[in-house]
Amino acid sequence: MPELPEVETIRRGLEPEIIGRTVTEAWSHGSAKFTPALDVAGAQFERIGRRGKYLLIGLDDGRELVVHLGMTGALHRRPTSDNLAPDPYTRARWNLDDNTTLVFRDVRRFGRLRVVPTGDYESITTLAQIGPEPLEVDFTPASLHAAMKKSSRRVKTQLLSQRPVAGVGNIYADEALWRARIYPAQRTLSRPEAERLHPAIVDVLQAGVDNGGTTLRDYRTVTGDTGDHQHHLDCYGQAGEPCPRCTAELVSRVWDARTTTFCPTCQRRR
DNA sequence: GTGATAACCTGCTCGC
DNA sequence: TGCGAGCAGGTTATCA
Repeated sequence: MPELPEVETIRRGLEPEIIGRTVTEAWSHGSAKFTPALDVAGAQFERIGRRGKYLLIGLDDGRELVVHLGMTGALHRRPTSDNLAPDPYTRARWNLDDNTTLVFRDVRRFGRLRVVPTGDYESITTLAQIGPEPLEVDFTPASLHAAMKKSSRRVKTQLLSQRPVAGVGNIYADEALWRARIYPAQRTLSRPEAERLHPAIVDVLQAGVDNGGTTLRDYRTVTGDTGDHQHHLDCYGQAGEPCPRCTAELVSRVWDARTTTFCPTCQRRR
């Protein structure tokens, strides 16, 4: 599922492909989650940024196309003239003025599109309340510690909420908590734990970006390639395997409706 | 305001 | 072989 590294990889791949291009025609699936695609017709793509897992495509008319890839969303470009068999999982298409088409494909339809005035995210709650970017200087152990103190929910659940830090999903949350040796279900985070968790989050996300993201099933880059980070996971999805650090068996539990893999020896409940 | 949970959605896996 | 149940999970809505 696309988390920060996957979305950043897509952003980097898309940037040289679509900037400066004008949308000559737009089509969308009938669901309200995708019909905002139609509002982009006639606009020009000026820039493409990212906040957490959200792609922010700036338009030349003072608006932004906000794209969330959900679990199975992907963006790719192909020649408009391609006579390919209809793809039932295409949710939006934008024909561009260079005779290419930008395609938003999303099998499970967990993705969504919005068009908003630039920088006005009030109508997108998660984006409006999103925490600092983990790879920028305003994300610090102190900011992480302070954000975690605002809630008594489980540490991992808080990470997934996007409020303490942007862009962390199930894969990188499990990896970061494993690296920091923190029990995922504990409801408080001490300052020393924040000092460990902060670099763990930064490191796993940076490694994910460096490896082009994690492909478990659906994720593809703009060019259709798979990521490589799935070969570098220590913990996520490894239940039953030995912990790479202590060789104890990694276990899987469901908390707050999310499967979590952790090491019961390295990540002890305190 | 906060926390917990259901719903959305579809492909895949597993058991019968 | 075919069928049905359960699972995966990011975000939003709803309820307590």
